[in-house]
Amino acid sequence: MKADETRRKIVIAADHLFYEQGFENASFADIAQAVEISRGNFYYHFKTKDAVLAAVIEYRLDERKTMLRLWELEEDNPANRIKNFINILIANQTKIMAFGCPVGTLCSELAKLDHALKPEASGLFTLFAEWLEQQFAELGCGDQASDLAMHLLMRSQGVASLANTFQDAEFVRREVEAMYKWLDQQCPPKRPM
Amino acid sequence: MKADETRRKIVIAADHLFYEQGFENASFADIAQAVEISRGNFYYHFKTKDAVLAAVIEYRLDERKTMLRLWELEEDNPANRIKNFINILIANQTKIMAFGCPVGTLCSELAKLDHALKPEASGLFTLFAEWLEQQFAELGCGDQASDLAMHLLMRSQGVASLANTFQDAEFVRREVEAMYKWLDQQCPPKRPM
DNA sequence: GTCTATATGGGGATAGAC
DNA sequence: GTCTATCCCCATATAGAC
Repeated sequence: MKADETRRKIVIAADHLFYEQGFENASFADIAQAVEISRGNFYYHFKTKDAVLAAVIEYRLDERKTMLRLWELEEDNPANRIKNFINILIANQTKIMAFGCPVGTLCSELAKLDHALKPEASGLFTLFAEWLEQQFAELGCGDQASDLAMHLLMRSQGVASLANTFQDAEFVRREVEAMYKWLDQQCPPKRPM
Repeated sequence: MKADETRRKIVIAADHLFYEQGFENASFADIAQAVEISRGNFYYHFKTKDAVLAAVIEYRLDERKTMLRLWELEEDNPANRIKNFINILIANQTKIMAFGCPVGTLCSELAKLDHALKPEASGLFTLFAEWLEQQFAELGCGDQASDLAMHLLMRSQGVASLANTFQDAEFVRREVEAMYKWLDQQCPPKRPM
């Protein structure tokens, strides 16, 4: 069906525009232009802007879930899986320096708008928090797994925020290095082999 | 002069509204209503919205500078001065959980708007970074002072971001505690007295 | 310095032809 | 399913009376 394809194109374009320009600032006209359809046609696929936002959040959730599954398949050492997470800051450095963290900046914007979909956006953070907690648990961190997960998520957010402000690649590199080091110090393996 | 007073009221109202609703989302009508003047009168004091933003940034800079000076006057131990900084997360906890960090969220929004005043807003971060660097230098951290300042600023941002998302006071308390502990481990005093 | 009235533009959203 | 045309609201901004 053609409608599904157009709808998907809209979601992907909106995903980019909401990230790079912010939800409020990105207009229907911008999205329609990016997808090369008319504004009128737009409303056949989405009745309201909030409906687009809901679809974008769902899309982002799916994408992140797929990524995390992939990491689990490719790497059975939980410490290395966590390193994959930390490494997002390097892999996406250019975009992060330009636009910040896609999850953090969306949550922040929706909080100020007092938007009904804020909890849905927060779900993106919860996804990472729970996944990290699982990895720390597998590392044998027991009770601390949840706190460690939140701590790492916090550092990732802080680095993204200052990377965006100061555009300092060396700072990012240094902090990623520090996170690796911190990770090595958590829950050292009981029986080294 | 009456004009100065009205202007000041406008800046203070805009400061609050830009923080709580975001720069774009807060309208002239909102500010005018808060100050109890007409929208028309507004333009006697500020020609454009960007002019209001510039005034708000300057006002915030002045406020922060005054606060930092006060901390220097009240406390001559640099470690305790740094603790004052960390403690902002507790002192302003309610507002931070509701609206995030006023500096970080403004910088983030202006980055997405590709706004001409983004560098001015970043100056708020620079103020804190340089002040913290000075404190770490006085602590005797030498070469590391700058990196330690950025690291602490990063953690403060990360905590504010997740506090806003998850509204978890216990998380904030835990992370503040961790920052205190981290601080104690940096540049231990050479001659304990 | 403050007001009311108004211009202007953009954004979300709808109606109806094709 | 896609289009053009249009409506309506709200925001920035201006003009001019008081």
